[in-house]
Amino acid sequence: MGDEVQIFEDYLRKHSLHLTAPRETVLHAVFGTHEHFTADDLIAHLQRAGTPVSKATVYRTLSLLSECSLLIEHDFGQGKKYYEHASELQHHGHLYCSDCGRISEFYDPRLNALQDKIARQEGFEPVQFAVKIYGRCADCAAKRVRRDAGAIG
Amino acid sequence: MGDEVQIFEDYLRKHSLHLTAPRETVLHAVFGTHEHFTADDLIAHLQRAGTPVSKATVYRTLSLLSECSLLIEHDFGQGKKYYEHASELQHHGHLYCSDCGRISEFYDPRLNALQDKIARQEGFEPVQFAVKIYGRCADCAAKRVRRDAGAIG
DNA sequence: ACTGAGACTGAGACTGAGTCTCAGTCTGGC
DNA sequence: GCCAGACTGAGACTCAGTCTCAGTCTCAGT
Ligand SMILES: [Zn+2]
Ligand SMILES: [Zn+2]
Ligand SMILES: [Zn+2]
Ligand SMILES: [Zn+2]
Repeated sequence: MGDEVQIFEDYLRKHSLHLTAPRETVLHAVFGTHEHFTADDLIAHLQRAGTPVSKATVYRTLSLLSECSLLIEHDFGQGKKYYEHASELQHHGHLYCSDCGRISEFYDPRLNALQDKIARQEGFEPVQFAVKIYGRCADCAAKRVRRDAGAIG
Repeated sequence: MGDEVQIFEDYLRKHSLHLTAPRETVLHAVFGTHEHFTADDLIAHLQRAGTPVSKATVYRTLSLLSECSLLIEHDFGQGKKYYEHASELQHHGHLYCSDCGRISEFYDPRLNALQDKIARQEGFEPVQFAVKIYGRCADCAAKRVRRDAGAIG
């Protein structure tokens, strides 16, 4: 967590920006979790924690953190962005459960190697890979089996 | 194209719905292209073609077409959905150029096999794979090289 | 043909994520 | 202290997408 503060401060300084109190509040909240979260989650969390920061400032700070590569944005087709620490295992893939919305992760270096190779074959210069597998998590799959069995029996 | 009409009609009949004129207009426009398009693209296209269909009906019809698996939705983090024919090569991946927004495709069966294996290892029941590679297309990469060279020279 | 249930439509109100504006405040260098 | 310019929160705004509703159409049953 010290690292992130350092990197953020450096980035701000380089752009003649300041590490103000609201930005620090957001920074701590962001790096105090290891989940995938949305801007709204964060705003609500700060509200509950008694350290509210305005929507505009939260969005502005999230943008700054993405710009300096401390955060990565993800989109699961819900019309809102999810954020996660860029320092977590790089270029991992996501399993998104369409039934309950749970997000889990996996990492397989072969997948990344393959993507890199494919992109370059097409003359494409890859910056970020995003592998998302939509379907049903183990729990929800089990629930379905039970429900379907009940419907038949 | 006849196939799609047939499938759609079957789906509608099964749900006591009708293939009305507006739905047919949308159907023809959708299967008259092979691009990735947004709802707004489609609405504008129908407008220009002199066969306008209301926003609500376009969205409703796109939902129906997705439900009966004639269309697939994609999200590239632009806050809007892109659609494409499900009949195009299944489970292909996308290369999205962050500079110009161009979308191109690739297909590699190894990628799909790997994803399926990974998902099942996690007890996850995959329904759809979505591999997106963000970066710069060949043209934009070349443009950058030229521009950067100019800046230095 | 007539009728009623219920499907269909377009206009436009609404929602919700995210952006922008602006007036007032804070910061840091002089 | 003074000033340029960065920062903030409130709330207006945008834009994709959804919902509502009153009026229309369809079709099976008569
Ligand atoms: Zn689940
Ligand atoms: Zn993740
Ligand atoms: Zn490009
Ligand atoms: Zn495609």
